[in-house]
Amino acid sequence: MVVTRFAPSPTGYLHIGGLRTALFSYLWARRHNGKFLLRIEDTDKARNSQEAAEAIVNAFHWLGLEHDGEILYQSQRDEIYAKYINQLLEEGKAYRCYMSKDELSELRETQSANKERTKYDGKYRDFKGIPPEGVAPAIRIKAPLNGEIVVRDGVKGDIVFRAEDILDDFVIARADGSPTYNFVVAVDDHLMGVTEVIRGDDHLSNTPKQILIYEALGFDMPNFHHVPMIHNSEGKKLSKRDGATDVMVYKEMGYTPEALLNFLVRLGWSHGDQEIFSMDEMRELFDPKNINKSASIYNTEKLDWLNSHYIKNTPNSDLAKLLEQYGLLLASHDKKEILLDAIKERAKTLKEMASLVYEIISTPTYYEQTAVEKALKGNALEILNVFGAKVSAAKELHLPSDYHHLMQEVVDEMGIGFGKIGQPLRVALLGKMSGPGLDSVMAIIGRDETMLRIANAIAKHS
RNA sequence: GGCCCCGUCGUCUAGCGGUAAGGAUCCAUGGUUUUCAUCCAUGUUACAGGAGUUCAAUUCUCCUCGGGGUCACCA
Repeated sequence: MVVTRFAPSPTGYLHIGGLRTALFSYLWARRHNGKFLLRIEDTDKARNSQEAAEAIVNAFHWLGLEHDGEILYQSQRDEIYAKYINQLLEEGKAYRCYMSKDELSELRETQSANKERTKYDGKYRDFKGIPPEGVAPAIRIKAPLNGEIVVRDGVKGDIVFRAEDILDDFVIARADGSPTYNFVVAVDDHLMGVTEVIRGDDHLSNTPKQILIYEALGFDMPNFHHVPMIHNSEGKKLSKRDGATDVMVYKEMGYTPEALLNFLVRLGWSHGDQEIFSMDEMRELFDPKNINKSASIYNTEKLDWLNSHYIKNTPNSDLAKLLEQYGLLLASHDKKEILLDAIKERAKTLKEMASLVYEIISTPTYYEQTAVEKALKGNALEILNVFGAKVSAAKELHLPSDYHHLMQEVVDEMGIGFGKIGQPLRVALLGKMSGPGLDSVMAIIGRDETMLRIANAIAKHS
């Protein structure tokens, strides 16, 4: 059974980088019919974990990523951690350290003054004497003084660390008894049955420490996959200050879950030349062995392309639903199909789509100056007048083709090009020079509104 | 600074000793369209540098340079 997990520390919202590792973990679990677990790393009690968890679950829900089982909160597992800490203490694999904070920082200062690596000096490692009074002890693990620790990483390969380069007897429980990060991660990953740890490669240097915990506690080692960072345009680790890193703002901006997930899955991962992946394809094809080794720069150009691709290929009934978040209730609109067909190929986002809808259904209140100058000159108003009369006189006017025929008639009868009627008509209907096909616009707004807009334009520009 | 990771078009990437170094996006141009967008076609742009190994290196090794990450009683 493949078990993966996503273990965010509660920062309030789901971050774009976090989402990608979550997606990778989710996909790998789903591909194997395994489990994708969620754990909130809220051992820092000052933060409100409940809200953070909700924000994350909301985002997952929007994206259609469902986690398995109950959410696990580290803040509620103190007794469990205490048990394992005691075990290590009893087995002599950990010990109480009575070094005060002042003494510790003093030690570090002299070490860095001597250009040495700052590390705990092991003063209480084999301490047998009487502990100093007034110092609550922290618990440290007995780390190996030499030898190698190798991280077998599914993305980066085997990475060898030398104990004397990176290790010291690091703290696994603070003076107040609370366990530290590297300790609880190892304990929880084991207890949750996690078999594949997929996380950012900023955790690579934590991994030897966690391996130590695994070994001390006699746990089986999971497989590690450290995925490279996502960088901002400055080449630095993507952070909250980089803007638009909250996954949910992509919903507001009008991106679809399919597009966002497709975009993210291709950031640092690939499957040959394939660019478009349905959710099913992702679940079928994702494999961490194809994750890149190098960091990628966050750049949303491709997201826009993907989003417009998905919009074009989304059924109108679904689009109508998606547009509800912008206050558009199109489900029962009788010209819904014509309307959505007219704009779905023109918008990069749902938000843009919504404003295109408003542009069409609203009677223009002003006309762009340059458009008026370009289009409403010569006999343009006369042409509009002729066309208006035809609209008024026509028997049946429903489909875009009905309106198109009327335009064709005017063109034929007056011996003019299509542009001669198209341009002024467009300005009359929309107040500007660009937009969807005019026949569609008129079919959507109907005969009366069409005549009204033509009359308005003529009145205003005579 | 120590340790670790990384280095192919601007960006996302394919490549896994022999390729005219491919795709996508972006950008530009042309076509389609009454307009804009879409769509189609075409085009510009990349193996960080230097030594090896080899008949042959973008692919393997080493060095340099560059970028990033991490070094807590934070997570």
